[in-house]
Amino acid sequence: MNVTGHTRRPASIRDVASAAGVSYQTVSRVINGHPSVKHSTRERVLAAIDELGFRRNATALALASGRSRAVTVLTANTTHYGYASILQGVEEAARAASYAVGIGVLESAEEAAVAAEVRRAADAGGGLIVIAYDPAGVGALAAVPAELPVVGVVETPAAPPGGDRPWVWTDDREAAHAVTRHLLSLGHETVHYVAIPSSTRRTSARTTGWRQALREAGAPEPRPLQGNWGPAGGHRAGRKLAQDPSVTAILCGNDDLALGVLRALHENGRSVPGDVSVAGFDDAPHSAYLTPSLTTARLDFTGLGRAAFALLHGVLEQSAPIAPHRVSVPELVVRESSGPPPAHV
Amino acid sequence: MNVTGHTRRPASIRDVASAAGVSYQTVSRVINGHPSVKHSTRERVLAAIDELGFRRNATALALASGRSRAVTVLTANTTHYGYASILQGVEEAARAASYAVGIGVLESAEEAAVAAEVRRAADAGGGLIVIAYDPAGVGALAAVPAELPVVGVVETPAAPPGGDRPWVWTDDREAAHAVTRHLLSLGHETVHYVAIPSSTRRTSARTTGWRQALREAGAPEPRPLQGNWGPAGGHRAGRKLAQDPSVTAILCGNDDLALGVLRALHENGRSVPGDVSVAGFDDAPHSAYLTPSLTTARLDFTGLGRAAFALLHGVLEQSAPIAPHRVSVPELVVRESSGPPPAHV
DNA sequence: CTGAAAGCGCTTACAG
DNA sequence: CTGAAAGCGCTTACAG
Repeated sequence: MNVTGHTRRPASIRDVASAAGVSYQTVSRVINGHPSVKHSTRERVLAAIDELGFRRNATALALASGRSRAVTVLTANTTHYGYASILQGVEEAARAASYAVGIGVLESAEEAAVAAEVRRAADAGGGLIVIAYDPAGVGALAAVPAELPVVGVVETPAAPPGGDRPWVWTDDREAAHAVTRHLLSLGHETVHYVAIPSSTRRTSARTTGWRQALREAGAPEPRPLQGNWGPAGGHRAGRKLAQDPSVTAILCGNDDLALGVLRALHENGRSVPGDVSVAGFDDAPHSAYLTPSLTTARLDFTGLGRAAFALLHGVLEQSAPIAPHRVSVPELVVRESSGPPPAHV
Repeated sequence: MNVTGHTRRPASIRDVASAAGVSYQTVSRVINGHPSVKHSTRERVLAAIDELGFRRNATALALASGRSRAVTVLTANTTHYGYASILQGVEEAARAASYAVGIGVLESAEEAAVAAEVRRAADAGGGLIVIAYDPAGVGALAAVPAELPVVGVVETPAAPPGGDRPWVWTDDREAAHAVTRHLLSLGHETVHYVAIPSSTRRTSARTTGWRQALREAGAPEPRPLQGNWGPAGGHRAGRKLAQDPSVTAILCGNDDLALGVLRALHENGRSVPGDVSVAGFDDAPHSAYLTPSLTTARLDFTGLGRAAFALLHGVLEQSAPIAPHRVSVPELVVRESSGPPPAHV
């Protein structure tokens, strides 16, 4: 708001300049913290900025400087707990750094659709963070042109990620391994697995960690069941598993799947953990309040989002290159849904 | 990608112009669908665009035209089901209209912090959608300068919203009324209420609908309990209610609160719905899979988000002014958690 | 320490 | 139907 009460057009650096009695380049120097400005003129410019309520036009800044203090998160989903939490972490870190954050949703994994979304995200300017936990995300990460700054949030890579692009991950392979070991240590002969959709045609990191734990224990390796993302998928898989009396322990690719499995077991008269132990993945907010409360692996998704932004920020501000890295080690959370197998098995 | 394989600088309209042998204004006309361009030159320009992989620079477009095909969603939260779903709805509609979508999180309801976030959102250019379900959101909506295009996603307004700004809402007052009536019709003497934080100092629309139903039935009006947003708040409130044997029906401000209440009742040995009926609000994805599955009011949050964008789009494109309106009527979903009161009460 | 010029990639009148 | 000019609000060298 200026003195005359006119709020039509926001104040520009020229308005500030004339109010302060300097040229607009000097205003530019002040707002950019350039050192070579006389103290007294700086004070006058600052006063004018304050009086006119001047805010530097981000669009003009982006066009003139070629940099844009913006990040776009590309994701297949915004409502699932893990995805939403990563987005939250990115937003927190971006806000702290005065970056704008945009989102783009990959509604389909179809190549042309993914490419179109990547182009849209690129049009926004700034950097990209791609959540590559599913085929659409993996496709998007691959479709990002080489010259664009991008950070991938990925599953635990099978091998140390090569390439030149920064990636972050939590060690969900290790987490799956730990939860499976927990269940085996309770005395279960083996652990069945209801999988989330894998990010590629190959098996996911969670599946790998689960299988590895079984092998180390010399336990039989049942075929993983495909479960989708939500409780409905878990419910379908759970119905099948509930039919099989030899099933005494089930690991689920996420807590939503586990919820569906719990429900299916209940409907089929199998008690948890009396007859069957169930464990999930993620430690979603509701998991501690279910009955029975859910044993799970807690993943630090917001920390992952913050780390992804930090990495991207480093790339954009041309600081020292930062290597891909594991952000955190998941934590096993043992609750009511896991226990020893029934005696009669 | 251009023919020579140089991908350094993206093609500009000048590059396209020289490739097509026309002036860059003609290119501008073609990409803006201006009618007065000879068919043959349009074809040549289009071919050049295709060949050079030209994409119009959104930043330059915004600066030159003063319009920016962008919307920023301002919200206190991105992970709760309702909020995340509204965001999803906005994104869907925005994507369909080729708008970029940004998000800004209101981490605090403190006035200066809210004002700063609103300024940041305004800096992004384009329009604003403010989710005003809580004090931070309500404060943000109020802090948006008059000249900025904005749509509020609000609770059911007490009176037909005056003012000049478009608002959308689902009728959660009516929904609370319906769920309360449902519980009373089962024979409960009254219905207790665990509230979500109200958007203002006054009571929320949900509280109002609940109270109205009790009055119409001549039922006693217990004091609402404050529950926060998540299951932890519901759990605290539920522990108190579980102590009171006269409590036979509990309505919760959302499904997460209901989850915490269910857990507290279980821990205190009160069965649902045998001893106590519980109902929620929202129909979150997990609610159908809880044991007992949750009676609730289904709200169309993604539809709300889409409607908010449609309204904003209308404002930005200067079409006919669109009045604030109710987007949809919530639907009562009766599941296992509600039933008649125990006979002995 | 400060000012005048050119330019970022577009659009919007203004000519012809 | 098409081209030349001015300008959106800044930054980035270039002068002095």
